Amino acid sequence: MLWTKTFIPTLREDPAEAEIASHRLLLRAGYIRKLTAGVYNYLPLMQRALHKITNIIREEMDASGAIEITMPVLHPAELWQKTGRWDTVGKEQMRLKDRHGRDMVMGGTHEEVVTWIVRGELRSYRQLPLNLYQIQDKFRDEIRPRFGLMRGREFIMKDAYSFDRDETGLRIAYNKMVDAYFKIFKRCGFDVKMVESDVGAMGGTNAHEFMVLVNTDGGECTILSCDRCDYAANIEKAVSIPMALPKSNEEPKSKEMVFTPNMRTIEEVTAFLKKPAEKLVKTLVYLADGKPVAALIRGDRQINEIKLKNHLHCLELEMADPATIVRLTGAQVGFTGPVGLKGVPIVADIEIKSMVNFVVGANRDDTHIINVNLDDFSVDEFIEIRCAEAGEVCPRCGIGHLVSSRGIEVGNTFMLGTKYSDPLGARFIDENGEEKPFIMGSYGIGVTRTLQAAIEAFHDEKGIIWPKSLAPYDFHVIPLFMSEPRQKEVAFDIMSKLEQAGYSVILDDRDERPGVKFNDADLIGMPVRIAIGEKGLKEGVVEIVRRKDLKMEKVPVEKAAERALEIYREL
RNA sequence: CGGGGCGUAGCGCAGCCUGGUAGCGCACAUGGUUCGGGACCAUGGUGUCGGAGGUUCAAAUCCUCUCGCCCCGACCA
Repeated sequence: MLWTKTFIPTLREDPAEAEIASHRLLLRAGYIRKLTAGVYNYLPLMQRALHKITNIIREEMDASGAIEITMPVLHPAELWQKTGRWDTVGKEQMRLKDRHGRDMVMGGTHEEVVTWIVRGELRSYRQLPLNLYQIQDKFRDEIRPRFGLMRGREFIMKDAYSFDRDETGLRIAYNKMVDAYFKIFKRCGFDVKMVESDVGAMGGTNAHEFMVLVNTDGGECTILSCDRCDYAANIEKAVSIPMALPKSNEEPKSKEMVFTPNMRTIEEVTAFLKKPAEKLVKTLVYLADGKPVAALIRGDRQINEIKLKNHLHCLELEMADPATIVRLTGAQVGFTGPVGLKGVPIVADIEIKSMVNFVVGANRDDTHIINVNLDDFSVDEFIEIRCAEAGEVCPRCGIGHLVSSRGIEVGNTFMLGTKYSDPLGARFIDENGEEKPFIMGSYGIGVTRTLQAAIEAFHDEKGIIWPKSLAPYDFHVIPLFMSEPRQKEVAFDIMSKLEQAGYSVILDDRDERPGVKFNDADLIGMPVRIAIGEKGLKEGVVEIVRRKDLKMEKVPVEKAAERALEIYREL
């Protein structure tokens, strides 16, 4: 392909809208352009990279036995109402009405639709297992779209749905998908980490995320993994065995009110009372679907709202507003405590059980209570609601310690069970003539986000460094001066040899200065570049450079294509 | 949804405070000189100053409303 015959609008300056490297590079290198918040045009280079990755995905999905279909983007509301997700997925769902006033949704995922298909067509266990997948546009009205393709409102996703007769079948299907995912991401050039995750609004019993580890600002999630065994989980899901505090042999004392003028935060109170944060108990008041609940957690810990939410079985969990806190506790925010707190259920983190003589708010302005013990108030339930932290002991092997890293989620897998087949009445007849709901799984890969993750993982200050498998073109040929017939001739000759060998080539035939061409080549990131210039031709050589490390090699003109192929294959 | 910021030429920005004929760089067009890591000279074209309303002799500039976009937060007790 000739540069002047395609469309690669590179930018000389950094676009103002981009924050992280991969987003900036996608814009600068002419891969994408934003249409509106969270919605992007994919330009020719992007389109080619998309073909690369979707081919990989198709090959591996097909090899795993999954079957490709395409489902509609537009769904009738009734389907979503039947599974209850019309309400639970709520704000994220793009909704609209048709001309008859019927409610429709733009699909952000397709469990309902695929279940509807199977419900109508499959009747017997003999037809199982089945795994249907598609690669298609998805719509999600994200709270805040950001980082380009990372969190968009329209994006491309591969989604697969497995149907089995029982849990055993589901496990087999699930493991097949996990295997396929490792193969897919390996072919994309990165090692992914499979981590346990919360099932969230998807429902079901068991879920994992596939994370590309990056140590840049682009890392959107924190994951904790064991330095000894294979335990890994995202921060929402991670559990740990807390580090044993020095066993307290303190005798419980009697509680005592203390004056703490304007001391509201843990920092302020610890400084004022000269007590460490682990001797404090925070009391956080939440509204769970509008109903107040108080959560107690040690002063130096972070609460894990996902764990709390799951425990409370509520749809919406939010911190109570100051007015509500005043109404419930009789004191300003910052002085809430469990002692004497009435009319609000209290849940406490299990760590609190082993605390002695701690500090809590007094439910009276400017007052805390010290030397509080468990008998001084009643807890409705002890549960684990704190965030696990790096350094703590692994819950699986009990020996290793958790280390924290950042990653980008590129895939996820869910064991759904009958969450969708039940309400939609998708059932089959088993070998005993009994009617049973399908046992389902669902499996996603964020296609566009995976490409951006690749850029986030593979770039330098000059531009993108594509892994071979995703690069829009395999080779980038640069005749420095198109006005020089000899350079042009050599360049075109090399291109046609490479193409005949079955590889794709972009040839920069622009009438630009060499500097511009080199910089653009570094920017758009093809794996191997061949530069043909006057200096080299005088010695009868061209220059072959690998993008990865910009290592250059001078090669005789007549060996150029052959050697370029070797260099490419060694990558 | 809360807080902050920004909308001026295709892109990046200045001008706004203190109202008075809309500017700079890049890009683009033409000509010339250049030519191995983002050239130079000359000439030229380019604007609903996001939109609506208001104040004023006069509004990019001041006021009100509105739309769009970006960032932070929504794990603080």
